[in-house]
Amino acid sequence: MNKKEKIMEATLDLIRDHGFHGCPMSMVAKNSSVAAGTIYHYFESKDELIMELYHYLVAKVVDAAQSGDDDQLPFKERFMRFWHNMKKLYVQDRSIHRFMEQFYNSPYFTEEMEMTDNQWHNWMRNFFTDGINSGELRSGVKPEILSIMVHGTILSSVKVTIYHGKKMDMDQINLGHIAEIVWDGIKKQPEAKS
Amino acid sequence: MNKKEKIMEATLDLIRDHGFHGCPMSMVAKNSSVAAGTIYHYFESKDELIMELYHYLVAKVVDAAQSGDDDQLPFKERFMRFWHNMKKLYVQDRSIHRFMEQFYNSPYFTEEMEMTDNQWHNWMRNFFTDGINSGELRSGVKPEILSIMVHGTILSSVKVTIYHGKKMDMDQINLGHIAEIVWDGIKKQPEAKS
DNA sequence: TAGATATGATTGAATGTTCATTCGGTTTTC
DNA sequence: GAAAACCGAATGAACATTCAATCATATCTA
Repeated sequence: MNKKEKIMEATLDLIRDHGFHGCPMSMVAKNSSVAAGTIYHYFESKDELIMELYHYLVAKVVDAAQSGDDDQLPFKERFMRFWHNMKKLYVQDRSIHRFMEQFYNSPYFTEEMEMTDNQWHNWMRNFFTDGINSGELRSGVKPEILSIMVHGTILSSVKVTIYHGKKMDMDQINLGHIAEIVWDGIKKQPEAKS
Repeated sequence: MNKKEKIMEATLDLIRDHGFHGCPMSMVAKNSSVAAGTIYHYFESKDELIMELYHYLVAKVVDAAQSGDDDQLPFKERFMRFWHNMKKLYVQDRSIHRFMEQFYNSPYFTEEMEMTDNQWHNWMRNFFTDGINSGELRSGVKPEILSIMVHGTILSSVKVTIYHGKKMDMDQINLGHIAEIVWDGIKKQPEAKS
């Protein structure tokens, strides 16, 4: 791993454990085994470090989402794979989840960023557009809405896994259920409306 | 409004606009029209201020959630009221949403807090337990899971409203849809499994 | 090939700023 | 006239950032 990545990974770990505060440059330096000054060789400022880290992680997330995807598959299968990929990513590497949630709710993330070439939202929009076009998803709901909702639910289910996982001896069946619940919500609905 | 609340509200506003960082005590003092020293008359430290603010907001949220609830109503109606209440709260007062998301993903929020007498989760658990017992919700899924999932989706839908609300000329119908999608996911499912 | 020179990488102590917190004194309340 | 509330300048710690000096590596020169 090159030094730039080392620095970003150290920052990520620090943010996971101590929050967006709690990561002074001195500690980033120590945890990535470089001198404080070196960080400024790679990043203009702490803010820029955070921003680059964000873009670095978005790329990682998009990569994970795509893994094993194939647009020839039935959409339900694609959906379940996507779900599983995301959940695995977030559960295995808490830090990404932690960083993103803090980032999105901080002033680093501006309304403008949400709009302009956001790889991640583009990818999700395309994915759900496929599902709508294939006739397997509800029509009449914009893909943007589906994607934000589904992603939000994945994040929630990650929280369930993490916080309650051990104590409630929650079995795999129960957790697998969540994807089913969401699928039942977004799939093409049968005629009779309750 | 008493001074203690004034201080908490000023902190809340500052965190909404400038994040968990960006709210120095000097500015809290200015925005609440109080001297810096006075803050320490009401709160032991900045950390304690944040913690008290959290509990203050949890109480507000529980309060909003309950508004107009009545356990004699059909559960779908109760669910829709709950949904609407939450969404209204979060959309009208962005700061609560912003604060909570930052708080939950910061070191202030410990795993332990999640467990011990959390008014909010208690309330939600009871609410969804009612739904399961009434036979109107899926059985076989723990209320804890339902509640975290539903709440996560509400938060997502708030994000949709806020970020895309204006640009996409998203009509009420579309937004109302989200609650329907979620309801279709959690309600008792018809026999045929797709 | 040995050395000379340049370019880039790295260091960590020093700097100046920002900020939480304190405290001696003042005002308000009862 | 005591107790509580309040003030805001002063204090000291923590921190981001800088910079003069050192080291590493590549490129050139005779």
